[in-house]
Amino acid sequence: MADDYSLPKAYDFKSTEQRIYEMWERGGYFQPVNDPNGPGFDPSIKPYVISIPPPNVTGELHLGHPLFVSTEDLMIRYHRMKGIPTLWVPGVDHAGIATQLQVEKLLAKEGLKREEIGREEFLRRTWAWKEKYGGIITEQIRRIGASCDWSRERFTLDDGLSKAVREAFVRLYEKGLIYRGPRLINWSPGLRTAVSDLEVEYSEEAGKLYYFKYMLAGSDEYIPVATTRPETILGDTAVAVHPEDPRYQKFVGKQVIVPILGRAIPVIADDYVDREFGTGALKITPGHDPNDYEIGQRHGLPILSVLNEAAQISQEGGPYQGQDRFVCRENLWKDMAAAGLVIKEEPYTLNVPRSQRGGEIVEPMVSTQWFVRIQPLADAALEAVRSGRIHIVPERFTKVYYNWLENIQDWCISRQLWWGHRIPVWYCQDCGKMTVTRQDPQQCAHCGSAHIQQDSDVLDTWFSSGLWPFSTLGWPEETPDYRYYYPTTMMETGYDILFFWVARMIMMGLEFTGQAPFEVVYLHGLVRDEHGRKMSKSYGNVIDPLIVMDQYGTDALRFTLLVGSTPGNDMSMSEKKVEANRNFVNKLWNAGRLIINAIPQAPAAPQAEPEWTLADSFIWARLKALTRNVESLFQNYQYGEAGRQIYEFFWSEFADWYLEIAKLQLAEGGDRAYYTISGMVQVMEYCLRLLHPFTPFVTEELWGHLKQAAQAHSSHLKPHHADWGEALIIAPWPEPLDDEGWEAESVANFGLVQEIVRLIRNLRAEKNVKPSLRLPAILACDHANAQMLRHEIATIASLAILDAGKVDIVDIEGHEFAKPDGHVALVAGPVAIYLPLAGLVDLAEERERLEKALAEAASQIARLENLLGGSFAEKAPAAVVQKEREKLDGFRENAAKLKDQLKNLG
RNA sequence: GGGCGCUUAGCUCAGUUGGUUAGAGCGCCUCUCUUACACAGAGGAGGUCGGGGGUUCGAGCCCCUCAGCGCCCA
Repeated sequence: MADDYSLPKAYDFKSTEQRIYEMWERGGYFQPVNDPNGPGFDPSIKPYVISIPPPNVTGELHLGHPLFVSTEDLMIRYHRMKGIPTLWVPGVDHAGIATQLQVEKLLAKEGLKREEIGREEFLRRTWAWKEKYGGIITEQIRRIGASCDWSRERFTLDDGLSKAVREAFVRLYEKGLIYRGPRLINWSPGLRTAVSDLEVEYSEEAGKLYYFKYMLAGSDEYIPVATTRPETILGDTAVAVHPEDPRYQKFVGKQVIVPILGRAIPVIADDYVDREFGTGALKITPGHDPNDYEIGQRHGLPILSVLNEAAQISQEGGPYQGQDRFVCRENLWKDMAAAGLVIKEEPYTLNVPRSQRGGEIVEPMVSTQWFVRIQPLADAALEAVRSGRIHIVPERFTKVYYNWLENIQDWCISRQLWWGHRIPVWYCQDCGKMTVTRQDPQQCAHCGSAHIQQDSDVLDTWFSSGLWPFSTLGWPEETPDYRYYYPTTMMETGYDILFFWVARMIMMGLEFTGQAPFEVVYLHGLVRDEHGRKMSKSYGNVIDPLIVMDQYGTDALRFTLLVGSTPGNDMSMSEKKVEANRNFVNKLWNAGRLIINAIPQAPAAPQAEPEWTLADSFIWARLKALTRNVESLFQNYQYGEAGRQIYEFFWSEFADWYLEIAKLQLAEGGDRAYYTISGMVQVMEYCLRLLHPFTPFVTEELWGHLKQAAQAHSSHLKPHHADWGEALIIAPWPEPLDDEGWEAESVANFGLVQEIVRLIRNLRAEKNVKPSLRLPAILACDHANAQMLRHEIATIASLAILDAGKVDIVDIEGHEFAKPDGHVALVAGPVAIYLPLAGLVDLAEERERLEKALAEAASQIARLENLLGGSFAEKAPAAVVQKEREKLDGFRENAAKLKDQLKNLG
């Protein structure tokens, strides 16, 4: 006895979440079943695998993290519940530039620069920093409820992953797919490192277009030229004109003189030149502009670097040497004006290349760097998606993916940083040749000299991230994990890193493992503020997920993110939404509380076979439909819609209608009470399972209480077609339940009951009938409905606040029924409802109300008659036509009743 | 310049093979502290689905076009 449950009135997530998470972790549920390293392993079972998009080790939690964590956790929990061996590999990346900047900032506080303490000491400090702060982000990810296998956590600078990076580099080098050489790259003068094309963002900014004269050598004639960057004049090695431009054709092949410096450079013809732009003549600076670089290559022009690593003018700049690029711009222009070479200046909108990190203006510069020859890799990556081996969701991103890979440039992978994977290349001081090896060499592979020195650069962080799906599983070793879990199944991440990361993983996965690293790429959108603006600190519209979780609980945040987003689309986020979902979680809690507290009221076992009520059938029929919808939505990655449907079912059907009726059924006692409790437990338990991937904490907690209360009371109270397992996290996912034929009628009949109740409630509210006043009522209808409704008197009376003892169901099949005196009439389809409220309603009002309802019905009848009289009836599918016919019949019935009532009014 | 997305109730958004009375949350108005929940319950107001044209028996959904906003690539 004594099933004494005193659950708090409101769900207390604070006392729940951590406890539940620890229970899961202690239970080993995050680790996959069928572990290839364990006994009884069956390699024939296909696992479901996700590798986490590794957050930066420096990272602070922002809403992007809970979004991807919730989404992936949902996918993982769903598959785990389906009994599939499920692995989610967590980890973080070393975030080369970001982390190095953090540590440099700390050094700066001590008044130190990294060069002063040396590479070794700097790395020692960076590791120390990582040990201290690197765990914060993973702790935060745990808090979101991530059910990843922490025993397999990885870091891109781990020994194993570093080994993978070495292997990858050496293999590419040996295949001739990595080369070193001087190329025009994007240089970050502040960070003093190369960055890749992807790390540069272009912003439109107000600037000027400067017009000046390129004097012809030994002549007074000149070619007018316009530029946005006068300081690059110092690096010009040609002036280009369009070959068919009549203005300048005569100059082609002649020499012009670089202002101030006096160098003579050729005038060349190239149809790249846009005759409409500026003056139609283009100065060519191959050393500092990507387009000019290509023209320079075509025409064999020399390349001058007029800037040094700090973006100051180099010795090539003559008198301007040492000046900052922008200072030089001013000075040079001033000097040119003095020399009479300036024509004019115009306002002009520039496309300024800025570093993604820090925002400084990036300088295109010629520099010796390491590159990946990307074309062969890109071709394979294109084929993998084209052939359907990799499927991108939503599909429209495949086009974006193709477009990028079809126009891809070689990838600059070297960075002039210290924090990262050092390039495994050693230069011999004696023979000058390179040694590229997996193991650190002691001597030159060519001449055997011991005078070798390792390349001082490190690799782009994305180079190691590109190996993530397989390096985390042990590659290049053929570990049991790698053999079983690779290729992975799902790559879930934001569309903003489709190129940075996803495309590179595909290229590298195909290259090194010969297999596509995953089957599906699911891209989510970005989280924006409640007005769709990007969240930014300077705007002050940032929502801190930690604060949100403190205030509303993790489940509320997760549900908001999951239900508020559709694949590939940005979502807007507000505290109000989280609050609403906190309320939903609380609703769940309280419905659970009702059921748990009701269990002891029912007998522990039934005496006879069940006799299900209309409400029982209704809720079960609706639940079955829900399971089918949710399953098909999950199959199509429509998680948000699935969550919405569960929410709707739970709140609007189960809680608002069924539970209210169940209270009455419980009060009946006996088998009715037993079967009611049994049904309630099953529907509730079903909902908890359906919701578990969305709101894991509250569902697990409630499920535990429900199980305990049920087991304490009766061994008969069990989940549908199953026994209570040890925890919800590993309970079987609800398989979709098929209809058996009886469902449509139950749902329709219950719909009629709902309509009757609503009409009465509506009238009561309209006429301000006291909520406590129980009214008598007469329901008049045909034989079949009368029979059905006789069973529903208690329900209708309770929900519409009628006096159950004074509700008459009158079978008027085949005869007239006159409205009783002093009554008001309502019409619910085939049912006439009479309430003794005539005193509250005058005749005119009553007539108006009925006429309004009749007009509504009449317009529907007209619409449907018109529809069914037209070609719709012939051309539309029979089932659709049938549905409309039934609707028409319904409206006709309704209209007939209404007409009767109007006639009754006299 | 090329590509993609968005435009649905006051606000934020759902609405996936076109099926006919367009949904939710928040906000707003009226009632109710009824023994699961006021983080609640009952009722209500509010939309010619950006404009125009087309296909179709039928269009928020498909096609064309225009406009505004946003993103990506060059």
